[in-house]
Amino acid sequence: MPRPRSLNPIQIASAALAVIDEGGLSALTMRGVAKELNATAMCLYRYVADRDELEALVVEQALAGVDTTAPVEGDWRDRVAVLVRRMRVVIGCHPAVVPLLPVHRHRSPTVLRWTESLLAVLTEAGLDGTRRAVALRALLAYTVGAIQQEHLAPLSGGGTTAMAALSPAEFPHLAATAADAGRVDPDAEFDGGLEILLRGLTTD
Amino acid sequence: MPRPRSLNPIQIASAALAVIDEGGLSALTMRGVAKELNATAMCLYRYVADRDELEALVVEQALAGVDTTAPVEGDWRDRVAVLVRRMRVVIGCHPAVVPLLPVHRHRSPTVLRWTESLLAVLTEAGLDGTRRAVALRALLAYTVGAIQQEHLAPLSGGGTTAMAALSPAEFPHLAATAADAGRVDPDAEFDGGLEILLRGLTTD
DNA sequence: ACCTGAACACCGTTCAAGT
DNA sequence: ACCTGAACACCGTTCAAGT
Repeated sequence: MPRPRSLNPIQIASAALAVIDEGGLSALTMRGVAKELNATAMCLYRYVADRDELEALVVEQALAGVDTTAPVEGDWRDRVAVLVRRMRVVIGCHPAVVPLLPVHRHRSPTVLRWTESLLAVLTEAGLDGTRRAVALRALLAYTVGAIQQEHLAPLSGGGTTAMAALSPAEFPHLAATAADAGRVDPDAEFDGGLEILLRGLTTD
Repeated sequence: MPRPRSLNPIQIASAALAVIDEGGLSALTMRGVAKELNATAMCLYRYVADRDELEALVVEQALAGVDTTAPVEGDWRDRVAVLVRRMRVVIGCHPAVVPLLPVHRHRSPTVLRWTESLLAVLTEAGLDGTRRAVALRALLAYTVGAIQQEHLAPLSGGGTTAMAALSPAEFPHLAATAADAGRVDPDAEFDGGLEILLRGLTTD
């Protein structure tokens, strides 16, 4: 007689996200997630093949709230910016997931839908073929790189302070820039870089 | 009577880089590096505080070969591109180090010197203050993001092939772009994105 | 059919003991 | 002063045993 399953993938994904949000990436272990579910570690293997699949589940769960529909108002640059900012805001709610992003984003349905919308806007803007592919990859590289940088090396964090303390004799520009950087807030930094990229993305 | 040390930090960094180059990131363990040196794991703690410091050592060792002097020929955009490409080429020789890069780059003397040169070029180009800081951060975000993307999700790798196999009904642009992307080589992709960014980086 | 407990082969790290 | 072996508290994962 088939015994009913006591869990489902959504419960596991939610529990895993709760664990990583609460205790950071190092808290994300099979045993830790199982405990959150009042189950044993081995029981999880009925639902995921291995730790890798658990991580992919967490990434998708963290990103699930992103509105992936293409904006219709504004010029194409604004519409790209809106999509990119939506992704950044949601990831900002789950900073511990950031290191998992580059590794697992390709398997996330949310990322796929979001990318499809991004490409729709780029296509309407007049891009196609190789140029559209390169533009997409540049936008992805900047988005993931900037989000990562923001959480692993924030402008206003210890890294920049350490930089500002560098010998001004050996690193004059670095010392000066660290001081300037301390006055830029994360939103302005992200949007500023995105603006540079979009300005360079010509369609003629 | 002081017993002479049997190792030094450079030997440890070299051994650790050899281990990671050979066996990938998962092979980088205290025991694994010790074995490469014919020593015990605990002995390493005489030279590094913990695993984190060992990782920082590996990153610096991998990057040590980067020529960090600012180029003098060409316009400022070309000079920035030369610096960025130098970093990418050296990292390309140690792909397993890529995941460690975002976490440890701030502690690398090579990265600091390289950044100082990058800032020197941006300053000569007429950038300063907040705009220079934002430009630097955008270049860093793109560089690290694109290198990471290249090694974790190469255009010509499995990810793109999987994307190309997506339902063309649900993901029409994604399917088309995946096909286009397969025809772009990694150098052209990286340089193409960098070119977009530099074009948008105006100095007026 | 699903869940469990014990076990295996690893980790990083501590600490008392050797030379 | 430096290195070592044993030990501790973890990992992910396998597998036979329970219900």
